[in-house]
Amino acid sequence: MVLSVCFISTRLGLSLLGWREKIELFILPQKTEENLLAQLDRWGVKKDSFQEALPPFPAIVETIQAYFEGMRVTLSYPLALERFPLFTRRTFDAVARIPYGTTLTYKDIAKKIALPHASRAVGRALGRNPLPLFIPCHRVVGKYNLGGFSGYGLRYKILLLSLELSGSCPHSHCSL
DNA sequence: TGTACGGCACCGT
DNA sequence: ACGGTGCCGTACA
Repeated sequence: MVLSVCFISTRLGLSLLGWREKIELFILPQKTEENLLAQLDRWGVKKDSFQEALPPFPAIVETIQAYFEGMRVTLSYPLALERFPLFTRRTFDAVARIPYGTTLTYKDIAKKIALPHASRAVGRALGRNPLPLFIPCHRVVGKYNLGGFSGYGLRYKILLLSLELSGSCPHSHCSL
């Protein structure tokens, strides 16, 4: 079964939602279609392995758009995470509970899943998160610094955090 | 005292 | 072996 996708135009650019039964992939907004395709490639999605379709849930597109307008929205939708190992799922689960506009450290997450010394493994797991926003890994920071966001670049993490904190994105025209 | 940096332990994939 | 880390010791000011 091919991946169904829909493109979503947001204030920060073009993003993409991918699903089969449940939501599998979300690409953060990109300024150009070319960049979006590059991100798709990063997740191993080839050109002919997806088909465009109508959004899988009512209002999901509007909710995502509202997020990038600075609205305090909640994204609770069924996510396809079965393919991940248990530790990774537990990590995702703990991260999904972090409220909008707040942050926890990698260590905090490790403690929450009862493996207080696994903070580094938490970071590694989050590096594989295919569902930013739905699993808000940008809300997980290092104890002494912001930590990483290698897939989209640290600037993007800063952008999302400032969007949630101030309700606006100060440098949205130049931050990506 | 404060802080900046290096080294190493930790832990799942 | 490799990280989106944390912590402690040491070296300066």
